[in-house]
Amino acid sequence: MSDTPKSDFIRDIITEDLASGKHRTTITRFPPEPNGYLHLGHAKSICLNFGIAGEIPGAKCHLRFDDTNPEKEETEYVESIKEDVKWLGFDWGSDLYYASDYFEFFYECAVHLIQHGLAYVDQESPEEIKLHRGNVQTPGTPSAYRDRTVQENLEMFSAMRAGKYQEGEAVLRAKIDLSSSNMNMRDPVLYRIMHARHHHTGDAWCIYPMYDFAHPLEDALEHITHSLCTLEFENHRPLYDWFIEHCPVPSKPRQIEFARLSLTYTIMSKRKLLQLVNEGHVGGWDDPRLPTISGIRRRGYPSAAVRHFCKRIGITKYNGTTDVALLEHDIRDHLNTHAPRRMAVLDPLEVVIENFSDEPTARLTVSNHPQDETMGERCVSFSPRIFIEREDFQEVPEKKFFRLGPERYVRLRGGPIVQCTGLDQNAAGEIARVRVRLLPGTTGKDAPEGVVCKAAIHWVDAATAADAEVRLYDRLFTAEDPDAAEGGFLSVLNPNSVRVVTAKIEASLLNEPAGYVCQFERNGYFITDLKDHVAGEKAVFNRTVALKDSWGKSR
RNA sequence: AGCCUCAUAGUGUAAUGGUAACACUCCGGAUUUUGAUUCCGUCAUUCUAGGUUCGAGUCCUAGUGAGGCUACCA
Repeated sequence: MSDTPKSDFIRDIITEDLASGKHRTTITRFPPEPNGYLHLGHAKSICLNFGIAGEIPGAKCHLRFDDTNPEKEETEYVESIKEDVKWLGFDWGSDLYYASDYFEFFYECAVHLIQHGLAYVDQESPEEIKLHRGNVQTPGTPSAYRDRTVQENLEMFSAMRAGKYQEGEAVLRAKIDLSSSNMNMRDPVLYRIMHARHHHTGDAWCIYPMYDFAHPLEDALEHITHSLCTLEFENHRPLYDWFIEHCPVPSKPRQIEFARLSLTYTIMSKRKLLQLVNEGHVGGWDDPRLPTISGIRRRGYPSAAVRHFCKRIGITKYNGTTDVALLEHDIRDHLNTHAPRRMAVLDPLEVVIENFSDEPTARLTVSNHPQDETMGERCVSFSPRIFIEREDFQEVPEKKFFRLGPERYVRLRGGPIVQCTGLDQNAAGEIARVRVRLLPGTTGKDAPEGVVCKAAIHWVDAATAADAEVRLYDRLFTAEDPDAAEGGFLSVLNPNSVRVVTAKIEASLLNEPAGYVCQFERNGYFITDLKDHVAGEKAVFNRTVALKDSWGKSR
């Protein structure tokens, strides 16, 4: 995986600004509103902003909580966001800020605008304001309060702050252009009244600034050079620039927009994720089926792979949908080289080795990784009774099936070749047990002359195998674009998105710490669940991503 | 409808105005003590139509298609 920074149109602009001397350094920012958990879409923005800061000497990236709406924001979200940014591998150092710490500055800027005749207190109702704003075809009409005197506006705005009005009775509006083709310029609201407790400022304020007003001021105050945001803010940029121009700010940041991430089979809308959580369709914000950072972390996605993915999809203004296969490839690619191999059987079929006494050793040395010898080896116990995967045996082998069947030979991974000598059925006529004989001396050796052995299967020793709960997670949604589903995205929830099985695993895995990721050979990548794992008692595994052909293809 | 933005393989991205490249997916093949990995191979008249130019994916115009905006959310 190359870590060479990939250029994009934003990095090009930054490079130019540095070369031309417009800026001596570069400061970006990641400004989430703490009203939910971060998801992969945020990861793209985090990798962009912090990534740029890491590539340029002296540059940095601020983490700023854009907390200007007390009704939606909670401290729980603040903490989860910090944790998620850290997990993604980024460090804001001492540059942690809250927009709510700037409330006094925003207020001063508002007063400044009023004094220059560029803002007024409007006492129209929300409905009246909406009506008088007009629409894309017809210009707006002035509010009856648009031409108050500066003095009157100053007094009323002060009264707003002092709590003399109820919610909805008055707002502060910028006086810009009611006939602009850009609706954002039709006298946008700057301040609204909210008698609500703020997670960070408590009851200090009852008027709160709107995003459009606050954001450029926050950026300017922090000397952000490049304010990167998503495409839907494109036609807010003239307003952003208007505030920068008309307020007493210490610097002039530039807003640049890029396309947000959307993935196939994935819901990325915070509102919808919140609904999935609130209505109990998933176990919480960190449910492994969710594209939240905490969800994919719990699912075992390595953060390095997520970073690589973000780099690979690039930054453009094109509004496309990325195939989730690109993400899954990066996860597999990283795990393939980093995850040690272990054996486990998800659907056990008992195998009895009839001539076991011919095998001199009851312990086998097995490599932890087929390509990376630095990962070492481990001992696995071996006894006359083992389990293999039920699907690794076919009584009547189909075409191109190379594993076990009557009379057939197959290698036990890391061990000897065995030949099927018979099978026992239960009362229902199902295969209950397979009998084999092993070929002595074939451990670590090629098949003897005349023995056709084209496959190696995984297995666990019945004498020492432990039971573990394994949750197999599939996609949460069946439709490629859940957002476009008829009947809403909930109508395409996959009822089989989680399956729980009790698997037979190598006993040593029981003691691995939570968060341990390994590959169950031929079964995909597994993580000991970060939340439900109890060391030494019951190992709870999640399946991260499938190995390509054994699982991924069939979906 | 008005304004803004975007348009390169199935998907995501590259390409100082000069041979359209990379990755993923799919499909085929080779190797393999994981049907994994690894390796090789197939897949595009750069949305359309004009124009500028010796030369256009790139610049201009129009059209088409997609996204955004008409919150006291961000």
